[in-house]
Amino acid sequence: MEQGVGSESIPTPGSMDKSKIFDIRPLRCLVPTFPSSPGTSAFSSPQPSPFMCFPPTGPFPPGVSPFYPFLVPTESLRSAVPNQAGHSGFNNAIPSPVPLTSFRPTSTKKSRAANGSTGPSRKSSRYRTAAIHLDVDGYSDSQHQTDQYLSGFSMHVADAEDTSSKVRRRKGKSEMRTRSGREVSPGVDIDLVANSFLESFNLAEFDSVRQADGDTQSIRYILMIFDLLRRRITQVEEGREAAPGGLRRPDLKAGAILMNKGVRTNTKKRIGAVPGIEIGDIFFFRMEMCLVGLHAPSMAGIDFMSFKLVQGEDSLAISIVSSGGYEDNVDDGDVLIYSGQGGNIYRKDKFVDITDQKLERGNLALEKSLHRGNHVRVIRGVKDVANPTGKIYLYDGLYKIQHSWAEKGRSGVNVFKYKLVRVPGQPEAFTMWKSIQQWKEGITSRVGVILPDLTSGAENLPVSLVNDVDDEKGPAYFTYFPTLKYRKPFHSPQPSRSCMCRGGCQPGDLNCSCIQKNGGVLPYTALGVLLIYKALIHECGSSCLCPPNCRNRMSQAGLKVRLEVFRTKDRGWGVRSWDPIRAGAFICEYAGEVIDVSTEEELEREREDHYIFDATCTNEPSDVMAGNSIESPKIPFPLVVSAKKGGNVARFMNHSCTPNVYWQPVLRECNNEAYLHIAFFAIGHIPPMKELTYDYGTGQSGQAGQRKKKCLCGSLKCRGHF
DNA sequence: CGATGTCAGCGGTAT
DNA sequence: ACCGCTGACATCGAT
Repeated sequence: MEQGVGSESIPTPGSMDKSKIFDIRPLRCLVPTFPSSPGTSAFSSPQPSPFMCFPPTGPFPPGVSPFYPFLVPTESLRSAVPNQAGHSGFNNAIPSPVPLTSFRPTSTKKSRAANGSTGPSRKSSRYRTAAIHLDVDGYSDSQHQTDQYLSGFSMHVADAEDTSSKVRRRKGKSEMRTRSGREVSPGVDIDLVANSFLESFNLAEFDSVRQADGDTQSIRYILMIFDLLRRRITQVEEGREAAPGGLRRPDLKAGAILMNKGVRTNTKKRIGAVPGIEIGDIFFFRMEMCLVGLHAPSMAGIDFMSFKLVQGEDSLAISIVSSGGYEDNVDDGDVLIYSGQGGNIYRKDKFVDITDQKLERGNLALEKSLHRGNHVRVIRGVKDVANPTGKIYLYDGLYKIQHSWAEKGRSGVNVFKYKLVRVPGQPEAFTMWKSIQQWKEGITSRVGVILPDLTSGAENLPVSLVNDVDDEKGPAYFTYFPTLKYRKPFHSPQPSRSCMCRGGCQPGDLNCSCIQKNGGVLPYTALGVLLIYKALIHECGSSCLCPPNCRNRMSQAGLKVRLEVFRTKDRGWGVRSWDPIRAGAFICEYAGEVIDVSTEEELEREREDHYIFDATCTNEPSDVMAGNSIESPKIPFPLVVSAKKGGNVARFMNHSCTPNVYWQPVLRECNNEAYLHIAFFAIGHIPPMKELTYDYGTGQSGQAGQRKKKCLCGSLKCRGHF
């Protein structure tokens, strides 16, 4: 949409005769009447209408039943903005509602006919429960081997609502043909791959929470499974030769599978905060927001719910996704001008033309919400610097709709506009994102910067030292160097084979010796995201012929995100990122000097320092990854690193019992020399300015109970010490 | 390189 | 059946 119209110039109500621009149809698109709210409505009709909308506080004329459509469970109100009751206007005692489509737990999908919806249809048969035996051996040997490796032990998915039947039926239509109409080799069935993949997770635990409210833990878990599955599908598609390009939307595929398995939460639509989701949380796919119940439509920008009233029906807006496509001229990050939906004409699913938007669906719901004054969740789409083709969705909390109007867009068609203003008192999110952009562009400077770059240029990106908490001027002196220092490498008994991939190691190339070492799989995606959690990653070494930017040299390529070392309130210095970090993304390695500790006493003495990394500590994957840990952690060499005299950012990373970062041993070999490194990867998506933490582990068994440090991570699952 | 176009997809709403 | 502020990739035209 063109911007020339000037979104800021909000016309005074009534300045335009809007009755002319609406497609007034008798039943569905009634023009609402707002009898007692002069000046607030841009949409009023002189005629009385059978469909009335009233201010939240009433009064309600005789014969009209007000409604209270969202029976929000009390626990979900806790996490809402302070004073929520004061903001929402639903204080009247109101009879129970008849929700039309709002409450649809998974289990009632198949009995929708009883819910006032249509009778049994083709769609309902789609959801018919089908007990299908999962044929784990139904695929080729090499695939099987890979899956054995990746999924390890077996845990059958309890849910009988399997996707296979559905997908098989659809196959003739979409899956067997590519866009160009070519036949696709049916060699690898994504659904079988997905099934065997999911079997390695304890999905049974979702039976208990699937229809209930979400919480931080289940949402972390769902998002992690989604991303692992998505990456897994990408990987399988990349390796297959017959279909160049392969499956075009692994995100949709992964999302659909999890939706059908019930690996989702917050399935009830609700106004206001969503349990388990915090303001500032980031998402990389629309599907992720569907799965956790933040925003249900997979594409549409407006989520709303409809209700049956005594006469007629009503709707309210719940959440919107502002993709920045209509980037408005509003400088204030707490204000959003949002364009209505519709006005696109399709023929055979193809966009052909635009026309006037109509006051229906989401537009009508937004209009209703303007008058109801209910909270609307806002998700801001922002550009992903790391992936130019991708987008990041930032949950920016609750807004209220302040004004609405219509304006002439391109080709003179009418477009609805809504002005939303952020509810005050919520933590910063989008405004913080904007500030960070300004710091990076040098427009404004970060408050409290002690050193703009504590690496003195040793890294390819600066790492700031910041303190906006107290007077501490910086950590004790140390030398910054970006990688691990070996006095002498470990000795491998057999000489290691180097790879010959001059153009860089490519997925599916089974001749590549480095891929062979990784079990036939390239451990990273094209975007440098770790595919799967494994005990040991084999990266290319110095004698490999591939270039430094080879995909299999992820941990050697230096920092990818803009980090800062900052003063925490009570835990000394910590690390956080200005950039959003994707799940599985490489963050940095643990630099320092590899030290020789021949005796336990020596190790104990070294341990007195805060800057010891002991890779022989149990590297138990955090509970969110449980089920996906295949082998017990296996370090090929006992590696102890001291970062006391020197090291990199990683030496400032604090411990947490619910970490967002985990470490991963990475081996780089060269003939008979082996270099073991410690690489840090993101467990889930990490929003900007969230502290990066990893689990320091429990130490060796012999030392349990000794000299433990008190843990201040504040997590609900805190062990109390580490 | 950015902007625009193409197209298969999905969950959801409505018929 | 219809709809949409997807998302990955192709293509085009301006630097």
